[in-house]
Amino acid sequence: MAKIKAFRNGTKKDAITQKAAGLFRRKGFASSSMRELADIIGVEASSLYNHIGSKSEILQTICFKVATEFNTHLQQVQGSGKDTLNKLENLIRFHIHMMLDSYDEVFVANHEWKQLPEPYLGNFLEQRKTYENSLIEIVSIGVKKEEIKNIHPYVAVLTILSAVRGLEFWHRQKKNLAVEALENDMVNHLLKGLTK
Amino acid sequence: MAKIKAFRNGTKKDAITQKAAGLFRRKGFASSSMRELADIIGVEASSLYNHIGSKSEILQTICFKVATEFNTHLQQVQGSGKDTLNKLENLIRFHIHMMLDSYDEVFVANHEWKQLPEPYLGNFLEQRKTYENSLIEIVSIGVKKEEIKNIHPYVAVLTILSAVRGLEFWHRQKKNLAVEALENDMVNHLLKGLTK
DNA sequence: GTACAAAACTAACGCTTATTAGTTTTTTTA
DNA sequence: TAAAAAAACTAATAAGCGTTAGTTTTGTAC
Repeated sequence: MAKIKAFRNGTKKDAITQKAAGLFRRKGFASSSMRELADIIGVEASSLYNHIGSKSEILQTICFKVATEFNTHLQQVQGSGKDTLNKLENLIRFHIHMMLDSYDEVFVANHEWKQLPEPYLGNFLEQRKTYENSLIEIVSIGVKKEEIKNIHPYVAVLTILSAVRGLEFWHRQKKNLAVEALENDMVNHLLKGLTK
Repeated sequence: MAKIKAFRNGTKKDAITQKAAGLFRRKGFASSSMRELADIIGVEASSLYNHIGSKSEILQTICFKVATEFNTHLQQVQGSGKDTLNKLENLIRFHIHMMLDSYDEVFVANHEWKQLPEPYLGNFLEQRKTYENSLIEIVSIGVKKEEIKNIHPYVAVLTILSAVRGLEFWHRQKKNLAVEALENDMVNHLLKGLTK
């Protein structure tokens, strides 16, 4: 009779969620079974239900935890009073760090949100839209204040978000490139494309 | 008793595959059932098996059709004798056109290749790797010939591929931006980042 | 040690899945 | 028009799914 090991400062539900994030990333949410997850943890599938409500609830937990982290950081940036380029650099670096530090969770939130049931799906998409619009607004203000060059804000935001998301393909590359070097290269490249 | 409608110059298998690509894009491969696909086509699920071998075979057809199109175009570019920037522009434009013209298929190949069974999975990944390495080689030669600035070829290729892939989020946007304008903006932006 | 709660277990449920077998209908060929 | 081939149908199969019920074991507190 194996036991679920909780982490330092974490509940057993947290441990299950973390293992699930890894499994969902590797195989996809719909192709991952509760029995498979239980195997990884070293327990029977039914035992998981002492700690979680449902398979879907695990996905919800992952997706909204990631969304909340991004939104919290965004609000912090919005209230910082820094100039546009500083705000964007802060946001880009946060995206990169999230991708590197919480790879599984960010990957799952990016790829598996479609599997959320309503009303969670609508809620999640609304948060994404709001986040995207906030970034567009930041770029727009920068253009108006002439802090950055006159580009279409939507294209700029699309480019930035696509670029940082591309890091998921880089991940696991041995060490041709140091993390800090890649981070600085990407920040410089993305910001340089915005300066006048 | 409904019938499967084949297209101009297409077999019924092609019609099934095309409808499947749309379904798989919207719901994901694992979450799409053969009954659902049959419903969309207007036929019983078992009738599909007169034309296809299995659900997995449909995914294989989609993924390798896309891979072959990209590889064929790449070989054409490699043998063109043009300079580095011309080659890269050609490749970037092809990626954009593929994303716009064969949205469902490209999306499915990008998102659902993990669900391929061996040996198809290994084959697919090998083709992707080879494709990526060929792009890196093109950039490397450009750097060596001093046709483009001295950047890390891997980072350049990662940036280009991430950017064009980001177009899948843009798709379905009403018409804030004309297709040609977006295409030219993206090409210019990506190539400008490479010039000395 | 005894009582209580937490968390594991076994066993099963009802449902959905991809797929097959066998049959009937439709279309093509001669 | 009759025979042959293509493609639809109905019905069923075995396997896997998430989840629940009921029971037993484990850990905690007096």
